[in-house]
Amino acid sequence: MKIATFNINGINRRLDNLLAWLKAAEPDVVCLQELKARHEQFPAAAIEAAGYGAVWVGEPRWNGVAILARDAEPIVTATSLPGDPADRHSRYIEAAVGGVLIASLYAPNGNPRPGPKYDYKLAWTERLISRAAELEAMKVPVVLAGDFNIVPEPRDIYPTRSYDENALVQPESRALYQRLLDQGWADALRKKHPRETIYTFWDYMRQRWERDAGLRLDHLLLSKQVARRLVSADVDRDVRGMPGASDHAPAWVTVRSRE
DNA sequence: ATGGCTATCGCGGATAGA
Repeated sequence: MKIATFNINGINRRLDNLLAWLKAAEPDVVCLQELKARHEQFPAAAIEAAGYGAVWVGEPRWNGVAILARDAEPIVTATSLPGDPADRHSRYIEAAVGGVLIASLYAPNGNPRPGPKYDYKLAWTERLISRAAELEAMKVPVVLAGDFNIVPEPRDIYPTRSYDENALVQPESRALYQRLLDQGWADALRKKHPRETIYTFWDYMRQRWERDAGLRLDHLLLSKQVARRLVSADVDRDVRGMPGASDHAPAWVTVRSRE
């Protein structure tokens, strides 16, 4: 079973890129972020024609997340992150596919910092930690996949000082990510590549892709019940170099079928 | 400190992203 996450940065603007990658990579489950489309603007027909069932939550201009399943219909278990009914952002969806509970999440960026956006980032990620604790306690296979908007360690960003004040790299942000790992979740990309440099995002500006000036922001966290079935994990970097690409590349894991 | 790119919405320029 291959499970992927991809911050698509506008699903309609980038539908051709997405369909080409689906055909080439053949993932069984895809978590998408930054749809940038209202619910009714989601290209459901094209996704279905590609062989995928889909569930999603949209929003007029920003955010928006989805879960796709090859030859299957995801069974929705949540369409928002619990903990704040006043939070209207479409940043979280959760569904069961093939015996695995999948969460597709798009954490707030948090810039500029300090300020209300940074406060929202920290509060949202605290809510994610609470939801993750509930899911972990179920002792079932779970994958938390998406754009966490946190660079876990200094080696997960290219050598630069320009991000020193950025919300993505702050000790507070990193401590939140560490608390998720401390619950028992496995960072699949890091687990499979303990010493490599891994990036999933390259800014459009200043030739950051051409210079490989990237950041690791997109993560797949596996509950113990999935981690012990982990076979491989990687980033489809080539996708970032395609014409009209998203500024993120897809990341994915493969796991053995249930023992 | 700013600008640098790209997106939506909608037709100019504001706002967000990271």
